[in-house]
Amino acid sequence: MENPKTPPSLSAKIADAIRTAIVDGRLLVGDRLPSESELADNHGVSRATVREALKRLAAQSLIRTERGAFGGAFINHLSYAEARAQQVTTSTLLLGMNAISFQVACEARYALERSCTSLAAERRTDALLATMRSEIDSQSTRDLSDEAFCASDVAFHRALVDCAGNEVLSYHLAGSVEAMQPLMNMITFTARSRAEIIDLHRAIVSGLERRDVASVDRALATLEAYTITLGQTVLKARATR
Amino acid sequence: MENPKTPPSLSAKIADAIRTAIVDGRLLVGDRLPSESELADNHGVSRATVREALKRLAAQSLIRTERGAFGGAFINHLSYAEARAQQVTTSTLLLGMNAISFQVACEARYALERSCTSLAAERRTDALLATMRSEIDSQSTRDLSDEAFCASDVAFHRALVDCAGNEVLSYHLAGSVEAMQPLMNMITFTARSRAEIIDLHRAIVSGLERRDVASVDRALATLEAYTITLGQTVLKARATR
DNA sequence: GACGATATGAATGTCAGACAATTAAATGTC
DNA sequence: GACATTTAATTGTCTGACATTCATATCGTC
Repeated sequence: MENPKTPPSLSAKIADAIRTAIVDGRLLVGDRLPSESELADNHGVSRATVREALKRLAAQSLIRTERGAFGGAFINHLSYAEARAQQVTTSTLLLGMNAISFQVACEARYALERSCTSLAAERRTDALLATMRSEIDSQSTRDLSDEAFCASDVAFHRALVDCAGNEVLSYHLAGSVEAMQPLMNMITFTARSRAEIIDLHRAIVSGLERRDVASVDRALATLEAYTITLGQTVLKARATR
Repeated sequence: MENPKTPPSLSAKIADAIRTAIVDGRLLVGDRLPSESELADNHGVSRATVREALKRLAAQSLIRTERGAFGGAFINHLSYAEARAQQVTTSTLLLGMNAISFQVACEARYALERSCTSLAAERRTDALLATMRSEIDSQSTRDLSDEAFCASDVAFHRALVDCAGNEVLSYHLAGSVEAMQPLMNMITFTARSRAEIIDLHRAIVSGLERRDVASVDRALATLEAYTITLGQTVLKARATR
């Protein structure tokens, strides 16, 4: 967690000890940790140090603290929403900080997204198909900003992965899709390219409706290739400016 | 990040402000934050509060701190290893805390893993194929503990996803595969089931070598079905004990 | 006895000030 | 110029205090 060259601080050590206990299942959801004063005594450190350790754990949503009598630090139930938020933050930063080519990121994202098509075609619901159509309508709005277009694009793809009816799958794929958003926001979508993308979105919905996995896969592959082309255009424009 | 019912603490607010600045790119890798005292003055809080905020960010590997003159808090370069470690922690806890059926988790994992087969068959290297064969040898060792068998199984599948030659894809898939390990550790692998699994691993390697995507996909599908069967056997045994 | 207002106590949240430990740079010495 | 020493900046930790929150117990009134 911390630079291995510097010896870990006391607060880091205490946080690690508690984190290990949680991951190993020695502390269960809902359990209450000892009070900060007790923890301080147990570990032979000051309360301030214990508090720093607890804040580290809170940042990972491992614990939640409540004030007042019989308050304290409780082992948190990690919800899908919290887990997804963390995964998106981590993945977004990873993509932003590692000079990853747009093409590699895109290739990974669409490879992952294709993993849901078979289940999605099998299990898609009318409600989710309606959501996807509604997002397509949004994307067709005139004078839509590029950011809004991207946001709707993300919502469309999240609905697509949700069609697979597997929360765990949705969690992983949502991380992969949303982490791409900052990269996608670099692209300026012309009316021409928007029309192209919307057509492919229509093909995806239609394919899901007919439970035609192959046609969904084809549309996604075309979308991937087209997105990479758009990305390369942007990069070329940047290089020559 | 924190319970929305309770108003966020000052340290949480300060951490959020800095986190947003990092994610938005207003703070770049290597940038140094003001010293704790300066941050305390700027935000009108005590140093202890600032420190709690910084520990939250450190827990997410967003910053790294160095002591001494001209030390301080620096925006951290998020490496693949750090990102993967965090993703694994989050995903493991998500699976452990949400009463997810073994079947759903397994379905998600293998769906995701299949997303790399096409690229893997195309790009597999001799080195990675050798790694996979070596893990198969490990798995064939007599008197191997179930934990060691699982660990080797994870290493095998990580080599498989690495074959795709896409770091971003490896990052996402490693999270999905490794997070399953605690669930897999609940299974006791008989000599019979080990032999079955090893046969399928051999089929995967052979398929990659021949660049035969379909046969790799088939082997993975069989492995998925077999793993789910094993999991159900365990659950039944638990239910009746 | 019932019920509402109040006190109590335990816990987290925050603060102020101090000291220790660490480290790069400035300074001094040969 | 090379090397040892001092210095200053910064994080890490400790102490003790007070503010805030909140469930429970207590008390007073009817």
